[in-house]
Amino acid sequence: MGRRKIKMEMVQDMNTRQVTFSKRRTGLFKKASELATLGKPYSYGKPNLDAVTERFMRECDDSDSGGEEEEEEEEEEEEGRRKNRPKMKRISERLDSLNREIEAEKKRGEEVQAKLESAGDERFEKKPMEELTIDELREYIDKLQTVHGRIQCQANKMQASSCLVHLSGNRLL
Amino acid sequence: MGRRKIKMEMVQDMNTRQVTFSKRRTGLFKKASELATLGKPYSYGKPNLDAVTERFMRECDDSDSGGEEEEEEEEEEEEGRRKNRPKMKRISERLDSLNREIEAEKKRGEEVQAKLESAGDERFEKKPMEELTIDELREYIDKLQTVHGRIQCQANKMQASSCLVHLSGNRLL
DNA sequence: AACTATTTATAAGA
DNA sequence: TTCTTATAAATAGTT
Repeated sequence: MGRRKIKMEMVQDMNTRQVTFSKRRTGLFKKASELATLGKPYSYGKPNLDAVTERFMRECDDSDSGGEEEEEEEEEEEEGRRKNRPKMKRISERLDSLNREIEAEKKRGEEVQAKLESAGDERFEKKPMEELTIDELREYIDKLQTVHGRIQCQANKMQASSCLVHLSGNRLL
Repeated sequence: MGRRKIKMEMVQDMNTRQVTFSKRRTGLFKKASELATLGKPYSYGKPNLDAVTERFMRECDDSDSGGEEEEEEEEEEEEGRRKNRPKMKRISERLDSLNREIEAEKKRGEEVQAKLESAGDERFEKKPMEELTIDELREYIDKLQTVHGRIQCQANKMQASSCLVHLSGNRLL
């Protein structure tokens, strides 16, 4: 899909590879989220995220006690959620801190995942492919597929959770 | 990308949704495998998937014992992986059975995930949003973000695992 | 499951 | 890196 058709094989030039990978990954993620949006395979129950976001926006400030800055510009705009716009600054700060926490959680999650994925596979990790028996091979494939199933499922859920971006990403402000 | 542009929102009609989801999933998998092929961003350690696939293709048949069909057409093609092409049929069957296993695993995984995601949140599930205290609200948000972190991480790994499609999808044959 | 009119993604180029 | 543009590829509606 471009100026020229390209052979589907490992791109040799390091620079080109980086660029190609980056562009295509972007497209892949976009399509993944579209797929999830159109198909919305799972829906979350009661305290739905919109409601959470709503209350968070509404009450974030009066639980932060200190009132240091009160500059309010642009008092127009009848639209918008009533009169909570001015509190954006404090909300923004809170979101930033949440973002940092999420980053930390991500790191921790990666380690956990790494273990999950190779769980019980040390045997395979240490032996060269050629020395595995057929049964070991089948077992290994089964393990991989179990992981694959979990990941696949997670991938679907991922989209559902993407609405959390409303709370955690700066894309909101 | 079609006769008309479609709004990115949940498709209501069940049938249309199924078809759309199916078509787009196919495309997504294709792009995922292309991305993996072109960029080969991660390589799994020792028993790498290519090797696993290779051996699977090579030995799938002689461990299946029964030899009922031996029709072989097109004996040309010097290219291709030696003489294992004729065994495609049996391999295809094996992959189909693996696919069924994967479907079962997916179902199980979904249940496990559901629990993981709402872990300890029954309190929230049962109360309407309006009755939650601010502290409960924060706690709930924190829990959601923990899950979000894990899922985000999974999403990243997902792409790496896309090479598993070689083994689990009929797109191989 | 196939077929196309269109929309989308993207390889090159700037 | 980001944008632009010509072209390849995906796909919505149709059969």
